[in-house]
Amino acid sequence: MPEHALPYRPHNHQACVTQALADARSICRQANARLTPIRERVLELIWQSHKPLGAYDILAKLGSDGHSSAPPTVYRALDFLLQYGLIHRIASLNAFVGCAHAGERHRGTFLICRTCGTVLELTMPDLMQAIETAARTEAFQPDDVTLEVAGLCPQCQGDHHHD
Amino acid sequence: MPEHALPYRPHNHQACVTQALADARSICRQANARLTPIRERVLELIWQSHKPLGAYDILAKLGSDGHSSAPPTVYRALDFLLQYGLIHRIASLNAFVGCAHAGERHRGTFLICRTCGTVLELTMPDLMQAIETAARTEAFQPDDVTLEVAGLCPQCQGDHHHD
DNA sequence: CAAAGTTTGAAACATTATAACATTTGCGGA
DNA sequence: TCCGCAAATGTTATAATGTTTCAAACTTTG
Ligand SMILES: [Zn+2]
Ligand SMILES: [Zn+2]
Ligand SMILES: [Zn+2]
Ligand SMILES: [Zn+2]
Repeated sequence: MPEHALPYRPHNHQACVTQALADARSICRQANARLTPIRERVLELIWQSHKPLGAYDILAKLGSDGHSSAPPTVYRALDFLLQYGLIHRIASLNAFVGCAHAGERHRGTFLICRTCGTVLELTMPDLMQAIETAARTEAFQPDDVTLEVAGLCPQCQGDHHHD
Repeated sequence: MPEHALPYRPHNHQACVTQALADARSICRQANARLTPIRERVLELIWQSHKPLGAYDILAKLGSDGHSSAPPTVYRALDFLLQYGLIHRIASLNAFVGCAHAGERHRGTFLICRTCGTVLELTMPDLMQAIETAARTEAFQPDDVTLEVAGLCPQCQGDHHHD
């Protein structure tokens, strides 16, 4: 199995979180953008696992922090994190997941396990290029691509006792 | 411009609708599925244009038919039409559009104009194959692909006076 | 016709997202 | 330092999208 299929296997996930937060701080510093406590906390919550989190899940977790809030607080933090490429929105799930390639200019492809919910983000520049080329062939000017693949992750294949 | 980029240009759209309904009847007959009046009416409403329609838009149009209904009526009809491949759900818009290739086994790629809302459905078997192969390379078993490209359609490029 | 299965009706509810406006906070210039 | 602005957050309400549940009507089949 390729090395970057990490999320499916037991791994030191705290390292993912730490890395993501460090990257985020660095990216925001360079962009002169303010990674405020709320924004950082939302990012950290999203990174609690490799399963996308809904806005209201985040809201609930903020609540159990004691740090109670309303939906706009969360959506504003999410907008910020999206804007700086620190998270991705998974359109087919209405949920958000940490970007595994923050700082690299890229378009993500997401492999979404129907059983366990885990998402693996791939970058496939050649494929994305081919998609954009196909769009231009129709005289269409592409500016955003949503590419999400639903199915079964390696761990969940053959498991007939779903969790 | 390729011939199948029809939706962008003026065309005899009634022919699209008529064809879609005829195809639907034929497909349902063969599958021994019941294309009831409600289901057919919802399909017809979706085909009123090449712009995806939200479930509640459909509900409102059913209402102005006099034929008043509640959300489950619409969602049930949509589920049926999805099941038989007569429509597609556009995940990035939470909306539904008629399938331009009903009856052909395919996965659609959707070019969505941000300005006018028109959607063109392409089939790109080689690209889809490449995507699935990439997924399998990660030991992932794909069973559904969402591929949606947002941007500007040919008609809307250079238009700075949006409708 | 009677039984069983499918489709529709209807009411309530759940989830996801935004609008509008008030308040606070951070930051640069007088 | 302190004023003034812009950005960020708080607060309330509301909009938009989707589901659950149970009852009634209709279809199919024996
Ligand atoms: Zn991890
Ligand atoms: Zn990413
Ligand atoms: Zn048409
Ligand atoms: Zn199609």
